[in-house]
Amino acid sequence: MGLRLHNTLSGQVEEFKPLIGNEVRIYTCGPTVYDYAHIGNYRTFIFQDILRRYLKYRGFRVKQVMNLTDVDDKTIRNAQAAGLALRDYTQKFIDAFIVDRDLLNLESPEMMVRATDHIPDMVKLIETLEQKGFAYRSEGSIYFRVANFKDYGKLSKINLSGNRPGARVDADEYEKDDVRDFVLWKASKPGEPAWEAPFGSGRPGWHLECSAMAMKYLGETFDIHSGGSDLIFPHHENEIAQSEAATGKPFAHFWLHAEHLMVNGEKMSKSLGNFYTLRDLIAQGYKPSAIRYLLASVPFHKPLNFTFDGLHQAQKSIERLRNFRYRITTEKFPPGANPAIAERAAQARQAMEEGLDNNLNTAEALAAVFELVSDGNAAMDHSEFRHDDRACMLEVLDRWDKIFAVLEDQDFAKLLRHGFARVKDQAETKSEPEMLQAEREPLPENGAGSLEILSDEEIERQITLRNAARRSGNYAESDRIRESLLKAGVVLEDTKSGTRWRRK
RNA sequence: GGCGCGGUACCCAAGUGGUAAGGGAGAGGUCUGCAAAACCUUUAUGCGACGGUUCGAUUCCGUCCCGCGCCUCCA
Repeated sequence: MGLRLHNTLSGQVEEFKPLIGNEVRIYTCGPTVYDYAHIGNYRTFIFQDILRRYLKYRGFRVKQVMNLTDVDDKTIRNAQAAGLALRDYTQKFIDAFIVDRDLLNLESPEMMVRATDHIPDMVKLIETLEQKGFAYRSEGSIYFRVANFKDYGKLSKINLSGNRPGARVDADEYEKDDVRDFVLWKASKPGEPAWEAPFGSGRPGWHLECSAMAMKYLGETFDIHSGGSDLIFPHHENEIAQSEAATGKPFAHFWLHAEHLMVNGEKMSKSLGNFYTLRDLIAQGYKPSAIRYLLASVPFHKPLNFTFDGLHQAQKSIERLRNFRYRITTEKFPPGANPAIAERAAQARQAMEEGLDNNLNTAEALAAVFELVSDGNAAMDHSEFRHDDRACMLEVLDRWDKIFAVLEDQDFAKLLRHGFARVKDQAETKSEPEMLQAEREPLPENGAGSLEILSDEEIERQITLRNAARRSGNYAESDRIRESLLKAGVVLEDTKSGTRWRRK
């Protein structure tokens, strides 16, 4: 069996096949760039990353388009508050988004497109909808007439016919013929950004950009559309209505939705104020790879409760995997090969692929690799491991990491590169109060330098000093050095082949 | 109220009509100058509750309870 995915449209897990040849065309809803994205947002983006990585792993060519919503009420409001032009304001958060993506090892989609770069495409779409009788004008704005689209509600299974008692209603309701109708084009308001169009100046409605850009780059019908589950209604429902009304063809074949990241049993969101940005967690000393691991470890169709305990657990889990890989690459083994090891590795690979085939069940894929780690370590401890067995083990780890992308410790290099950390050349011992003080300092907006890490050279120097102390039997001094390095985030391990160090 | 996602050990979390993966944490042991890493042993007669089907259910069916999300901007 091949890859199976849960399709919101059918409510079922379905066998996935591209519509045309070997290419998978994916449209993924990206962020609204009015502020830094929070890690709940990144849960969805990590899910999308795992999806594209696994499709590639399975031999498909992937064309992924991600939108950047750079015009809406919030971007306009915040840009005005900041005294910046809309485009300059949103650019800052687009830049931050790209840095965050790099820190989280998110592959770049083939295209990232801004809504405001596609106004003419949206205008054209509105004109088509008007011609086909799906749109009407009201007080300078244009609305989509839901009553004329018979399939409305097929994605969300929501029946909005008529007014429902108690339902909260849009502030613009009085302008609409029907509460279900949604805006395609908003009449310009004084002081707000506006674009000229044949039907008057204004700005596009939220849903329109996705329909226009998806169809422009992926065609009228494409393979996969995805986003967070909160987008099912109304966003994706309205995209379907607009697009299919305009073309008369199915829009996306598969609709994939990630469940939310929770905090204390509630959805993480800006409006509840219970959110953490990636930068918040980095400032507290957490590694992007641990965050990626945590957010990837629970299958996307289940809610995931975020806790710091969970983050610690993720960090420890990664260390176990990295230690295993380190051991296998550095330890000396007797020549030859043990056929049982190759067989075991093949088994693990199969289990991992079966897990991911099963609606991207990352937990299963994780279990597969951890079982291999246990068996591999045991084989090494029991002297059953041979030199030539390394290759097949490493191959499985590499394959696994093509999807999970956490084995390589790139955290510090990336934090340095993006200015979140700076190198410290002296292992000075700070007093406890000073350290606490340092931790409380908020990260500067650009993230510059609130984290300090020891240089490799300084670490090596300390290790040399410590080993001299050990040789002379001065274990008090030796332990003191080890302890001080640990406080600086560096773990020392004395092995047969010498002292190994790694950053915690 | 409608639609949807969940309820599995101390925490996180898979899974199956045939008797509970994996990670973290804890306990004991091996190794180590001591650690760390790793290994060995150990931690759910139990999978929200109650009925039903079945030789057998955590897994299927029914009813119910609980948490959360969407129905309004939202990943």
